[in-house]
Amino acid sequence: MRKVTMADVAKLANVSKSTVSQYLNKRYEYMSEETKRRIAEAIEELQYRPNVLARSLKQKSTATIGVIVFNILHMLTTQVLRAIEDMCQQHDFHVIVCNTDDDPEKERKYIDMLWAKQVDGFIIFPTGKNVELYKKMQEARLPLVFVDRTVAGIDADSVLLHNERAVQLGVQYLIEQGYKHIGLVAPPFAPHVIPRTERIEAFHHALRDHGVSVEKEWVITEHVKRIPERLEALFNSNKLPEAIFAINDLTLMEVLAFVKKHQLAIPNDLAVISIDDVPFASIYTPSLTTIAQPTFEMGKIAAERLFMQMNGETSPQMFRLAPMFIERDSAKKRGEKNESSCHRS
Amino acid sequence: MRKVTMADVAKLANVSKSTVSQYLNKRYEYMSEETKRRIAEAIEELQYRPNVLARSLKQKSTATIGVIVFNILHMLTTQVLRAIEDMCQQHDFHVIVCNTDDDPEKERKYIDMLWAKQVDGFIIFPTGKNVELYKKMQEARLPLVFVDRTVAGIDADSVLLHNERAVQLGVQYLIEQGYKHIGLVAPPFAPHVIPRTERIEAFHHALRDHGVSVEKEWVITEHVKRIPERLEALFNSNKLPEAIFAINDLTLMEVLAFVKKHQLAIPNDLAVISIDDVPFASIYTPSLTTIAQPTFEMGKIAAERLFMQMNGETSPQMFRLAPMFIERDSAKKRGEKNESSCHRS
DNA sequence: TTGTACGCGTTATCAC
DNA sequence: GTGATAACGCGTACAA
Repeated sequence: MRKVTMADVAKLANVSKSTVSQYLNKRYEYMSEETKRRIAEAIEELQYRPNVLARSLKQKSTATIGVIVFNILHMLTTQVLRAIEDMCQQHDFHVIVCNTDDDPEKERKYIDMLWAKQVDGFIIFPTGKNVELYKKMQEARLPLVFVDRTVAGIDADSVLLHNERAVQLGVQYLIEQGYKHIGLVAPPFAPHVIPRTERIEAFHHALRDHGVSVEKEWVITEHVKRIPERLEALFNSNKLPEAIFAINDLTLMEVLAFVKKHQLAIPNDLAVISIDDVPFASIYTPSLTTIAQPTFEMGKIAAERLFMQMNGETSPQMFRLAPMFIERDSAKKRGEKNESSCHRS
Repeated sequence: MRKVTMADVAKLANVSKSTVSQYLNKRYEYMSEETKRRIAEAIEELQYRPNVLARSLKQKSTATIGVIVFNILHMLTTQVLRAIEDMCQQHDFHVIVCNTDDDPEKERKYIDMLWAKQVDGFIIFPTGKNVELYKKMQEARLPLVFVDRTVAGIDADSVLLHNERAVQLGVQYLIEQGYKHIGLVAPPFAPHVIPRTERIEAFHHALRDHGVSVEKEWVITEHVKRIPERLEALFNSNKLPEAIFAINDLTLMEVLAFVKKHQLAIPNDLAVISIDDVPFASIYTPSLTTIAQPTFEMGKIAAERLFMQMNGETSPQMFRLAPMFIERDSAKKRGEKNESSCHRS
């Protein structure tokens, strides 16, 4: 059962390939009804499906983009991806998804392979370690948008959270609620990981701006697996801060595990606030005050910029999206009657 | 800056296209070192990248598969997808991801377009409403694996949770813990949605097998948005069951929201158990007893089967994967000292 | 060891 | 209105 091609259709309909091609591309203008009918019948009878590959070869467009992320399992990624896919669906584009696990080597390989596959553009959550390659992509005028992180030295469209503002919102709220002893929990400082760096630095600035000194012990920048021991140490020496700012969902989970282990009351024993609006924030007890990233908007903008790049010239632009502060109960004023808090003695 | 092709490389290296092709395909056997070197230099100098599209056209393989899911935002989907992508990465395959939102029309369109794009196979979370199309795919010997649901009348590889066993595990545990008044929370019954149907039916069977009668009021099969009012009604008439079985993560969230609203104590006021191991299960208070789906294994098997189909003949097979029971605190025996329970009066 | 010529399934350009 | 014919970029017999 060989694959049926345009030639087969043409033969059966007693016309030439070109006529069939015209028909498929709806260039009916000078086509007799009779011919149309015969072609339609032949297509139906042979169950003919045009081979998009051949068309792409000719037209130099695959209607496919590559999206390269660290890990599709992260909520941020999933949501951005969903928004991108929605946009692509509207344009009859397809999305190839790749996970790098933040490994530059995997990233390089994916970019190379997708490039070879002639994808029409890339949306990348960059590891930041393939600067030369990113440069080559730009030289080749390959549409490219960075999300979540930018890359120093590459002038490309980038869609990022306004990290500084996000931290400011959180710190300011804690201060307003009367907290002075505020800790931070984050993964290790790494210069090329923009969001992390920006958030850690913004935390220092924000405290200083409010006239609060930064207690070194309370700034935990550690691999996620080692965060528990750092928290334990503080607990054992009775030096817990009053409030903790978790810079993302992963670190938040560590904090909550710690809280549960010691049956601390939130917010009375420890106020908690985080960036990333985890799905259980509102059903957790107490409900969690969070600073949400506008993930769907990020994906939408990334896709829009990519399409703009594909349709001609646009100059690279940096988008800093506003975080959304979602007040719930986990960082309310201490001692305030907290309906949903839960303390056992 | 025209695209550089093999011909350009050949010219610069002073050899013919075929020699370059040989080189690229590592058929070095009869090639002089000198030639190799010249070709390598030319490739480097011109920044040549082979056009995989043209190759695919010739070789009838795109090294790309299509994965069509309801919604990438669901945890099940994301995890299965991650496993699939990992397998594909090992085989140098790429994954195109599509969201149908359970809309048959979108599904049809995606299948058509990806088919036209010559993908080498499909992994589908089927809406179940495109039976004729699935059949055509099989007739065309297009590799195809269903995940999460099967489709009646289509004899294809399918990877599903052993839903009946999952429900049995949960019900049996609840009974063992002394619960007799057990409710179910599920989306509306829909015949073609296999997991839902199987779980609801298995619930009835399991209760009967344990000599417990099924209280109609306690079996809530309702659109997620209407679940709250059903629960409210029970609460207001003081007819809550002792325990609730949530058949998936979405319904679990509704139950937990309800529990929070009325400040019920889990498990003393209401025991809770669910299928789908939500990420916060262990940090929630009390920690949640769940029945986990082996999502990564599901993805792995789906991909393996797809590759097997691509490599020749295999007969369609149904895989029923064992659920994993994860005992935590949310469905412990009533009155038992529950370290992590939390009750305020 | 290398080169020639053709095929893959389309589309675009002109003739007719 | 329709049909040849030449691309598109690569793989591959087969010839040299």
